[in-house]
Amino acid sequence: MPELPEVDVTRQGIAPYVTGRALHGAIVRDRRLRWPVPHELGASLAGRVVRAVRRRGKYLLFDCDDGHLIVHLGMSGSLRLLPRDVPPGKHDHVDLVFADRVLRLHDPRRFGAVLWTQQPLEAHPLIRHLGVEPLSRSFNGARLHALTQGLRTSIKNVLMDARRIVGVGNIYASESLFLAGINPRTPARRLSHARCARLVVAIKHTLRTAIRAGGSSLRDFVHSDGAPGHFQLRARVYGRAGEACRRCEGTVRRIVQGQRATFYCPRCQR
DNA sequence: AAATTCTCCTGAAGGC
DNA sequence: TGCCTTCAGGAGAATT
Repeated sequence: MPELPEVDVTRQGIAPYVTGRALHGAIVRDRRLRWPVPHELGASLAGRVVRAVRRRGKYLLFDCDDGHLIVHLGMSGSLRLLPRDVPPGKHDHVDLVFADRVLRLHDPRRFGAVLWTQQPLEAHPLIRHLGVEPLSRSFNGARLHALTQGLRTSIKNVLMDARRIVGVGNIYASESLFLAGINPRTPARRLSHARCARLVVAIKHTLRTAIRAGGSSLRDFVHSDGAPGHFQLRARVYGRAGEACRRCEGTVRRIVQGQRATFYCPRCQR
């Protein structure tokens, strides 16, 4: 499931090929993604040069001269760069066509999105409300502390709220809270400045480690016909309910917060 | 405003 | 083997 690291590794993988190249169009085999893929996508993209590929939260942004292609991988999406003559398989819904390759979106669950906009991105409804980038300089202890002020909801839910902090998905939220030794149920407003600072360090470390792990498996991205990223990241708590904590004598617990599974060690995380 | 619930979808896993 | 049911999750939309 693509979280920030997977999206960023994808971006790194495709950027060397895509940057500076002209799109020839798009092939849409199934428009039914999270929002319908525009009928005129191919016509909108034809002839446009991709100047840069950026990431904002979990959105991939292809900057063209007078517009932006917005791609989201949803829950199960992946992008692969393939020779143009590779036949599409099941769930290969959209191809972004370049001169000698296609960028192919594979997304079984169809929670992803492919949109074209000529609006300034800072005004776009999907981008406008996004919160702070967790790997940015401005995401520090003071910023997180300010962000949690007055919030009665749990810190786990705050980490998952893209209007406040982007990109930290369910897995990395649990992992980061474990690293920081913070109980995921702690009301956000109860976190001290020191604990916020500790949590910020844990989040950055968790995300950077995952990006590094994914990046190393993607050296061959352009020629790969496998899904991107074999993240070697070994989960400390995620998915380990009932198993032994790796740090103490405790047992990892699973709870549900905001209809999402959370894993933590009650002994290590207070 | 903040918080919670609902919703989209398919594949995997578990039960019988 | 096969047919259920349940669960997983990103995040906008709807509701409380």
